[in-house]
Amino acid sequence: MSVAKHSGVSVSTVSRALTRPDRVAKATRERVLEAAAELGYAPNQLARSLRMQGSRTIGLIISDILVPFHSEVAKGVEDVASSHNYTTILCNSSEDSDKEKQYLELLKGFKVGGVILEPTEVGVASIEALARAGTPVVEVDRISGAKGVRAVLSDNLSGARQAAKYLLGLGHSSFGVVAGDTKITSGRERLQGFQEELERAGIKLEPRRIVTCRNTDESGFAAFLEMFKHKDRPKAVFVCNAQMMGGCLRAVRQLGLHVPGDVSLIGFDDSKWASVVDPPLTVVAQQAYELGRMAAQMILDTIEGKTKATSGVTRLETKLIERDSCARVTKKLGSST
Amino acid sequence: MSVAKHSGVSVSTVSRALTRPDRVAKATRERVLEAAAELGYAPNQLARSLRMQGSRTIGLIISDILVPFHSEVAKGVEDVASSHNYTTILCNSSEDSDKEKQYLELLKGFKVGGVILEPTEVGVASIEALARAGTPVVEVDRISGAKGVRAVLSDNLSGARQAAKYLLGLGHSSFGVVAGDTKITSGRERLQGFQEELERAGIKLEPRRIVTCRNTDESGFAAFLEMFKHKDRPKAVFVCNAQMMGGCLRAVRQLGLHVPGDVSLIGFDDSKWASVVDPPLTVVAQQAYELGRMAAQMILDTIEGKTKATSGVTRLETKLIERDSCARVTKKLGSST
DNA sequence: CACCGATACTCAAGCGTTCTAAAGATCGTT
DNA sequence: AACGATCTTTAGAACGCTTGAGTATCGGTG
Repeated sequence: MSVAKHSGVSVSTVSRALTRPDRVAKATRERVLEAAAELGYAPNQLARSLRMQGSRTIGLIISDILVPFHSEVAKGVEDVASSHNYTTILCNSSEDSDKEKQYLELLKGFKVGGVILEPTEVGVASIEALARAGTPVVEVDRISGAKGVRAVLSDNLSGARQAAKYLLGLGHSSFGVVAGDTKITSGRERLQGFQEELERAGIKLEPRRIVTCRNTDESGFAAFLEMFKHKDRPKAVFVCNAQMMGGCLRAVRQLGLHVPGDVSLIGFDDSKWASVVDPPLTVVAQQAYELGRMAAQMILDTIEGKTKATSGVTRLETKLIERDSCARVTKKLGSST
Repeated sequence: MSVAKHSGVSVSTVSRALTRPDRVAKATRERVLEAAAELGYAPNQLARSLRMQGSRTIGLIISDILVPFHSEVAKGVEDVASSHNYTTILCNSSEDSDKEKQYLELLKGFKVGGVILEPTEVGVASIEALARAGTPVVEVDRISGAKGVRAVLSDNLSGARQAAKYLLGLGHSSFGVVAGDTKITSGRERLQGFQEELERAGIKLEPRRIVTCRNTDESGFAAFLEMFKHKDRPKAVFVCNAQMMGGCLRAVRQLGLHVPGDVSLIGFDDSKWASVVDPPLTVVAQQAYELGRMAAQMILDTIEGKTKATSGVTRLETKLIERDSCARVTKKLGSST
């Protein structure tokens, strides 16, 4: 506005000088640019987006930004978005489907070009509504079951199988699993994969050897204690995410147990700390950053019309990182459970 | 729009029915609401904000979302923002002042109600410009030196002193510090506080006992190795943040050293993992979440006119959490350095 | 000299809201 | 029945930008 006055041209010319420099005479362009710089002018994105019917932003709803896995996903999204000159509006649903719904509404109002989210299962309706309204949506890390949206997540099933195979290979026969929240697909799949592989080896996991709980450090702590209060303790336990692993480690310590001497531990999710705790943890690692990157790439591709928004899920493979938290069990026949 | 037609009233009435329900007749209101629900209508926030000259959003620029400390700050901000029905636009500067400047520009264009950032020192000009343009700005965790902006951060000086006092109290006399990035105020202050307290006890830190480096796990690893390649090794080292601590722990392990037997370690920044590594780490804890909360509260208060945007810095106190990574040194006279 | 085609710029409409001023309803009073 | 007073609704402008259509300027050409 004032830039127009200041440089003695019309608003339209200012606009063009800024967005399509080649369509304006060099002299004028320079005058405008100079005036803009001098006044510290930044174009009003709201007006711009309103006019343009879209805003070069993508919405991202993360289930819990405090968990390194999720912030890594967020970083992946943010990186590719910003490299395409897109801005990411990050929202934190705290695993609460009401907040999720609310944010979905809000992002819709902001006319974001697409949304990436770690969905709750309860939110299906809102998610589908958004997708039906034409906004590209991709889910990360889990699947809500909503129709018409794509998803990119870890191959949890095979990851959990890897864990089971590894333990089996070490000669283990007595297992437990701290499963976390099985209302979330990722948790459910991990438990399922682990069980399946065990069953294939003829081992059936008893119910009390499976503890489901919230995906937190504290819950992991409690879950481990719960499982270990019985006399017949498992010799190897599969812990389905990194937060709970933290809690389990504390529980182990509190019980005065030794890893892997008394109990072998295998985790899901690597972290900087996993190699530095005592003992360094053997884990099934996910490609968190890559998950975010791919999701963002999908969104951008469909915004730019390169891809049709098919629905379908992409699974990224996991990798077992062997460290020192699992012991080889030597002969000693007679397995329990 | 279509809601208006669908319910047979004018747009103005729809608007009022939605924003000031009491100023519209009950029958009409219900008709409008119903139509809105039926059409899955979400008000266009862009148009709304354009008209209203502001957007009930606050911008947040985090220096590195992957670091738990920072994501905790972000969570703090997001929580209070969303509890006031504000949306947070989160940007990740990756400690890059160009990206920071770019995001600042963008947030300005979005007419955010305020911005919270972890500034780089290089960005002062842009930050001041924004503040001068009337946007409330508060810095977290560090200070850029920009005029007219407030800041809320840890009392690094006194925190570092606590660490020094504690070590001194255990009888230590041979120190090292992995200082991290001293181009950032927080790093500088921690180093300074530690040194000051030591000097007060008559101990001068030799230059080779102070290693500055980037604030990463890898740099911490390298820094520790660097410091320990000399024959006269310190018996106690102060590690200025949690990422570097991870690296140091790995270095310790690689050198085959034992903590705290061979060397005592004290960190800055607590983390879930600190109590679970071997040995549990003694650290100076910061109130990360609270930092974010306060910053957001300040912004909201000044937006809502409760506070004038004075400039000034708020320091939150740190707390020493004693665990088992620092040994008491028994008599044995003859200190080095 | 009139005409044409470039080239450089301005006009004005419109994006979807909110809000003020004013018009229309409704109702009680006289 | 007429008149305010009160409540409800509407028309229309404005927010700051983009963009297609229109105007001015100029050099070249028939």
